[in-house]
Amino acid sequence: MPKRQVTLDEVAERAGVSRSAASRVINNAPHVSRAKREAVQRAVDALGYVPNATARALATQQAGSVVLAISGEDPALFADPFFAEVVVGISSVLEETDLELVLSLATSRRGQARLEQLLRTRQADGVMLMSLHENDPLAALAQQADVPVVFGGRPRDFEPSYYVDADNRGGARAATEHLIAGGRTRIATITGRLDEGAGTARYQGFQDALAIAGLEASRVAHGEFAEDGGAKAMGELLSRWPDLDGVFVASDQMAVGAMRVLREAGKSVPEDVGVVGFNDISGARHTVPPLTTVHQPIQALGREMARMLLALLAGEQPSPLILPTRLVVRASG
Amino acid sequence: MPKRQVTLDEVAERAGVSRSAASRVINNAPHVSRAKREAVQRAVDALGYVPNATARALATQQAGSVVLAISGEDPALFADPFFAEVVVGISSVLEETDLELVLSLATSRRGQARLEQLLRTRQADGVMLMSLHENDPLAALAQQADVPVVFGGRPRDFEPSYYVDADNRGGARAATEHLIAGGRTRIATITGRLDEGAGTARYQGFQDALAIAGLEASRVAHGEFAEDGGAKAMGELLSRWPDLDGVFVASDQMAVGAMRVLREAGKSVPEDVGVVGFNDISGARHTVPPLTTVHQPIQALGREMARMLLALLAGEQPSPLILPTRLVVRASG
DNA sequence: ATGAAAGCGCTAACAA
DNA sequence: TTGTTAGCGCTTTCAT
Repeated sequence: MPKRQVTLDEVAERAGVSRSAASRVINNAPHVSRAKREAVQRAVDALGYVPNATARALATQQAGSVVLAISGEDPALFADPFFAEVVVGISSVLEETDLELVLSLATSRRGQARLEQLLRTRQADGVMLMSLHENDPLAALAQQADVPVVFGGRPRDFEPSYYVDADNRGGARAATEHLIAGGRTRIATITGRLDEGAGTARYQGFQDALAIAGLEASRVAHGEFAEDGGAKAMGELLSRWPDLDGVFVASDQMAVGAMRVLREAGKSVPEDVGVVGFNDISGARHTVPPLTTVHQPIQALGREMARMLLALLAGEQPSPLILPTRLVVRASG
Repeated sequence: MPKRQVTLDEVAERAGVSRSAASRVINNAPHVSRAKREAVQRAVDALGYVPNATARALATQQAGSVVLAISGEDPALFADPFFAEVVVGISSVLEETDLELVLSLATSRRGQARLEQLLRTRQADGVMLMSLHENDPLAALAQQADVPVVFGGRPRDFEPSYYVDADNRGGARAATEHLIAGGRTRIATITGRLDEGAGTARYQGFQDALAIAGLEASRVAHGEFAEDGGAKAMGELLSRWPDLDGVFVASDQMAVGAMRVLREAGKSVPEDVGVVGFNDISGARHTVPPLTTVHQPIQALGREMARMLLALLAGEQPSPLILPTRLVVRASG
């Protein structure tokens, strides 16, 4: 059934040259006469030859692929549109190369084990790792793996050699400063997961801004990243500090929930309470009122991760990258 | 630098057995004595042996991977959270196997060419293909490829042997019938792209419902899938049929735009005009008013695609699958 | 510039 | 139940 594939030998024979000559032509290496070169070329076209990537990988000891690994206990994590965008970015630069993109959602124990193997056996030429949580076993593995690893985002508990991250802290600070600039003084925050780099960075940014302004940064509630988490956290905030007049929410999803609770509590946004989110999800411009939020260049994040990995594969030593975020002012804050 | 990997030979030597015996143990094939089996096992553990997937692939002629290919001219297409969900589904079943998932966004000419190669050279054991548009060259290739191909969604212009699709037509019909049940009689639709299977199926479902009810189905505007497309289409609809009292919109994204225009035109939803969308995106429950829409089981779609491919790889001949959709009634319609 | 030959690490047919 | 042997298709010295 497997229509036998055209091999290099067949090409060589047809072209009347040795296999090594043919091989040289295919990889356009030097030391082949013009005449042979063309003969081989013709044979390739005639036969429809396509090199067998597996055989090549075995011979060269290069897999010809890189993997994007998303760690985390919940498989559904990847459903966050965030990753889709990252993938688009990565994919756009990989498309210029001959590398395949392998996607590894290392979520179950089994998945983790596979990723582990992969790291140890060079089954991929490089790895992009995202969304590690605290004490993720993958971190150690990645560090001592003998393939290049690029981190997307910084893990909370250590600083990898190669990473690209968004300026979460700066973005959060800008968001909070915007609230302050609006004359608000009793500002709260709903944080994201604090066992992740992004979550803590945003929390720090919030603190930075308040510290600089000499305001109190004690109004804090911890939310899970989803909408209901935001709603719940807003409820807590409101019951402890009924007079708050601004809130920086670490994700737009949570901000949506928070605004709902605010509305239900009879507070109007932004008159009574200003709200600023983070991420600039597509829905942010259609909440009522439209959500002021922090935009991060997600596709660029993916692109830069891929570029960095490519640089590493080329033997270079790229510097870590922090991509700027940008405050998008809409009506809510 | 490449820490030389542990080979099967080393394991065999250490265990004091032949390489083939070792191989048999690894693949737990029969014809090995208990004693040897254990010896090999010990050696494997001691040495930390992990088989080289590439070599194995070359020897067995099985790639050990399947690809998810998304066709389309726009790379950003994949940014639609829809795909992320599909990936989660696929990934969850693949995680139980030893297959890797290769992601191929065949968007540029170059990307298409690579996918083509891949199909021709069995560099993957199977392919899942999504979002083909009309006259997509990939269709032909996929059909005659010598690897199993499962389609996600049905292309408009032909019926593949193996596919899993959501019941777009039935969902659209249910949506429209809901509008009818609300007593509306001048119902319009904003279609999606009609060169895709999903777009036409939804349009047909709309027509089905009106035909059965004996209502006129002439109020039609074509939109692109994004929000602005929906807004523009709604504008057209309103200018041609100012008295319309209901509209089925082929995607939630477009529905958001449509509702905006409706509001701007002074029409209230759902009092003056009922609106029903499609997809049940996460934002749908937070539009004002909350959007009535059709939910499709996206993760399940991914799961079933993967399962079907697995079945194919196992030599079975699975039947095509159509997954049910479900109307989610909220306030807008 | 050219070709012969020796692998890359594994599997599988065959003989013992 | 064993081990020997011949590949899988390509790259890459190393002579010529």
